[in-house]
Formats: sequence, structure tokens, C-alpha cells
Amino acid sequence: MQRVHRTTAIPTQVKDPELVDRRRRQIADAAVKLFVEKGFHKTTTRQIARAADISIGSLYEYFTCKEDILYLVCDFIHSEMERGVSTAMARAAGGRDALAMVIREYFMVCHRMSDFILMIYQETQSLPRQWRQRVLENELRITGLLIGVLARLSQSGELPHLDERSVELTAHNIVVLGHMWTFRRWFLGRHYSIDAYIELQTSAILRMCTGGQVPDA
Amino acid sequence: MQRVHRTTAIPTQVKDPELVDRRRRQIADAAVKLFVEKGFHKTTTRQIARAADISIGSLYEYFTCKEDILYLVCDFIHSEMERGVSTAMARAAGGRDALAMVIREYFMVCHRMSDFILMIYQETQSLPRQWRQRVLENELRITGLLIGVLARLSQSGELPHLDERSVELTAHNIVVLGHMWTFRRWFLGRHYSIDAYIELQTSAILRMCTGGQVPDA
DNA sequence: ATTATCTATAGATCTATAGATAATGC
DNA sequence: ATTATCTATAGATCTATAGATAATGC
Repeated sequence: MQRVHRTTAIPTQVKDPELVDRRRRQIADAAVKLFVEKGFHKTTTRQIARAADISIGSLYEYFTCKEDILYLVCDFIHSEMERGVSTAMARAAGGRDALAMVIREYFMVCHRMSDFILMIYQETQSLPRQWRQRVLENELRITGLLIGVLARLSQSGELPHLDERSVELTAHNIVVLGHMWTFRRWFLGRHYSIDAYIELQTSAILRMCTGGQVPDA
Repeated sequence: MQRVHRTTAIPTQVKDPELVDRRRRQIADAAVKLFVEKGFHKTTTRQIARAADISIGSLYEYFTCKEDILYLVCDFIHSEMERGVSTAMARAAGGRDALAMVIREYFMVCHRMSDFILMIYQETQSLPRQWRQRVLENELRITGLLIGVLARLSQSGELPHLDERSVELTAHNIVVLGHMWTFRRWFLGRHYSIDAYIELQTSAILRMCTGGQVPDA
């Protein structure tokens, strides 16, 4: 329902809400491919319409401007990220090596969503002020998922106790080191497999968290 | 002379090389401000010409296309970064806590160059293939400076011995955590001063490198 | 009747250049 | 003469909309 709320924030001429959802999904699916491939500014509204298999006129019944489409695309990507990270967290939570599993699962989400994450880094600036704001809030919500996990592990003693600040910053670090695989892939991908990358980064992050105090070894 | 080589790679109609350098600098200075403010695509060549205080016709005597200007701007930024990081490394090298000083100096360069680093993240994709390649090489050269420092510290025993891979990846991590201050500044800047950020990240990175084995304490 | 869709295009750009003019050096 | 600069604009977009047409439901 969160999604419905956000989607309906974009004005439309079309009355049937179910149709609006369907067409917007169809348009966003077409647009995201083009944005990833050529970037937002080099993609024309006509190309989006053609790829979505509707006319340019219809397209403008569902959006008031091109930036709307970009916002919707970003929003879909973040929903997908959040979904991915949530289930990953659930799968990994509990048990020993919980943090290592959390990191692995999160990094795999980044790996899968590589192109989309990269696109968000590049095009967020093209959004109107208010929507950029919302995209950043989405980014923060995803970081929040990791903050939650770290806080829990820190509480339960599976990690050495970290103060609130350190938990927060560590979560941001993990998030960004996951993104790093996407925006330095032109280098990393040539020298490391995703598994090697995850393994090395996981042990680095664990050292960062535990500072050598392995909790129960 | 590296710079001259690169600059002259961009074709021009103007014969006097000293004039070419001067005008291009003047144009790049104007352009970078506009690119930071509005992005590459929303900046017009006319705006650049006006801001540089030359006519649009003259501008096209020094560049063959708009992307040339972006490339030159990126190149200047990377030169400036490299200069900053080099002198920072020199200032910090040697002595105990060498790594902590290196990190501080590097992060301060990122802080100073915040807007420009962010712009490169956003606009590198807008460059033609070959020049994007060059920008990425520049990025790698800067990372190389940190690899060099880490390798030296690791050799000299100021850090625990790290294998080649770990040195390389740690350098990338430091580089990216410096960039993180620029592209998450909308959040971090509201919660941390640059000094607090550096302090927290430095201790995190040190733990990451030493894994609790403090070398001589 | 109402809703959704389409075609055709107005209107507003923006990049890059042609051709004219001014400045410089022999 | 040569080099650098300018003005004016060709030519090629591209976004967004007006107004016509088709589909749907009463």
C-alpha cells in the first residue's frame, strides 16, 4: 500500500486506478532499460513510448512530465531493493556468523541490481527537488534495515557492543561497499569474482566491527 | 607535461598553443561551475560561452563538441585531485600513525573537492566511450597512490603484513569511503562534522587493516 | 457519454557552423 | 596574410499538447 500511495502521488488524466498502475508499470519497465543503456537525458519520451508500445500521447496521460517517469523508475528500483534486502536479512538473521551472512546476502542484492543502483547514482540529480528528496529517503530506509540488523546483533552480543553512532556509520559503510561493486565494477569485475569480492570485503568488515575481538572463538 | 599531452588530444582550430591552454582553462572554469550547479545536460553551450565571457563561435574553435568540454573538466578535476592527494600523502608519510594521517589528509581532499567528485560520479556516463575510459584510468591512478602508501606501510611493518589483494582492496575502500562523504553528504553532513566523520572512519579503517593487532602498543 | 488512445504538430529549445569582421604580424 | 573572434542562423532535435478517433458502458 506504500507503493500505491507513492504511485498515486503522480498526477494522471486516467480514472481507472488499476489501469494506471498497469500502464505505469509497463512504461517504467521500458524506461528503465533505456535509462540504464543511454541515460535519462539521452532517452527521448518517444523512445520510451515506442518501447512501452503505446503512443506518445497516451504516455502523457499517465505522467505530466518526463521527470515523473524517472521518479517512478527510481521508486520501483528502491521498492525492489527494499524487498530484496528485507528477505535477505530475514534469511540471514540469527545463528553464528549472522553478520557475515547478512553482508553476503546484501552484496548479492547489489550484484543483481547493479545496473539499477548505478543508474540511481547517476540520475538522482535530474529529479525535481522534492522527488530527489524522496529518493534519498528511500535510500535511507534501506540503510535503516542494516542499522536494525547491526543493532540487534550488537545487543544480543553476537557483535561487540557498538555505540549508536558506530552502528549507524557501519551500516552506511556496508551499504556503500555494496554499491562500490556496482560503480567500480569496470575495475573490480576484471580482477575479482563476486564471490571473491564478498569474501574479502566480509572479512574486512568483520574486522572493522569486531576490532579483533572475535566474540566466541 | 602530462597535462599538455592530454589537453592537446582535443582538436582545435587555434594555432597558438599557449592561447589554447589559457582559453580552455577559462572555459573549463566557467563550465565546471555550471555543471556542478545544473548538471551537464541542463547546461547549454551558450551558457558556458557567456560564463566564460567569449562568444559561442569562439568556444567552438577550442572544442569540437560539448562532450569535449566535459572531458576537459573531468581531467582538470582529476589533476587537481591527484595533486591534492600526492601532497597529502607526502605530508602524512612516515612516523607512527602514518595511516591515520594518510586517511585524514585524503578525506580532507575529498571534503574540499566534494562538489567536483560528485559531478564526476554523475556525469562520467555522458562522455564518449574512449574518454570515459580515460577518466576511469585517472580514477585508478589516484587509487594507485593509496595502494603505494599502504604497500609501503605494510612492508615497513607499520601495518600488519597484508597480501597484494588486500592492500589493493583496502585502498579502494579508503578511496570510496572518502567519496562517500561527498555522495552521502545530504545525510552525513547533517549528523557528523567532517572531523567527527574522519575520526570515526579512521578508527574503523584501522581496525579493518590491523584486525586488532595494534603494531607497537 | 465517458474514458482511453491516437496522430499530428506547435513551440521551444539547443548544438554546431558559415561567413563576416577585427586584430596581429610581416 | 594569417589568425582569432564575432554574429546570425541552419538544421535538427525534443517535450508536451490539441484535437480527432476509437472503445466501453449505460
